[in-house]
Amino acid sequence: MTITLATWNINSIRPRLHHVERFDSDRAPDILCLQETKVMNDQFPAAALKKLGYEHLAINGQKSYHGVAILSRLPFASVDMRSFCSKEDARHLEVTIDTDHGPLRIHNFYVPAGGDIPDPEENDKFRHKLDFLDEMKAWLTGEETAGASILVGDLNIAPHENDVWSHKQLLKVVSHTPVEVEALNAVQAAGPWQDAVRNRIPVEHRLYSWWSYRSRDWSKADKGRRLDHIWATDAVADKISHVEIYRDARGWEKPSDHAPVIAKLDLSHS
DNA sequence: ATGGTAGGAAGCCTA
Repeated sequence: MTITLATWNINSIRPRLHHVERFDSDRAPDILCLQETKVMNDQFPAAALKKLGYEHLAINGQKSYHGVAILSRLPFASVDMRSFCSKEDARHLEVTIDTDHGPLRIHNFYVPAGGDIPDPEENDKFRHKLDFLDEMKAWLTGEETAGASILVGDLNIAPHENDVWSHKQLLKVVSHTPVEVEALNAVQAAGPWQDAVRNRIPVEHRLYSWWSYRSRDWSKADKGRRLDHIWATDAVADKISHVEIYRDARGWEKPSDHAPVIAKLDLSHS
């Protein structure tokens, strides 16, 4: 049993449905976790996605902002979601899937971007981002992460020097400041979670999943950041046989500013 | 050093 899992900040599902279709025809993930769907549940394009083979849909949407969804060819044993920071923001979904190795839990997160000023005293959005990470850390540990779990999403932080085009130039730019990186590393350590992507593509290699729209030639300039992540608990980390950042999608017409990140899980009996 | 682009909702906000 092999499961291909992908995460993608789609930046609005409705104008980019055909991109989901194109990605599906090329990589055919069994499970696709989306962020920033920007649509209420009753307007989510469920029928079109079911036609693609994603018979099982978990959605947590809201008007205009945020919104997450999990599209799956495999049935869900459970679906749940959680609010953070006493806000109603749609930033989390979790499902469990029954596999040959027992239940697999999948968390899909959209962590707050944090605004422009990297100071929690001056900027409420940055404060919110740090508080959100603290809540993740407190929750996603102990019994909660004792089994086989995957955590994916747009975490809006590029933790390593080689997760950004210039470590030095981004040290004071939200997404790569030391205080955020520490907070994210603390979430990871509390799990215990492993960075499944960096397990396979070591930090010696530069790796990005997001390129700003505000660039004349995003590919040539290549000023990217790795904001999108796939983590795994110890119980499944060694089952991940392959990872890929599907950069092609960033070059499509009217693209999302994020590229999909893909992981293959080999869950066959040994 | 600044401003550059995109989506959604409604004439600005967030990324």
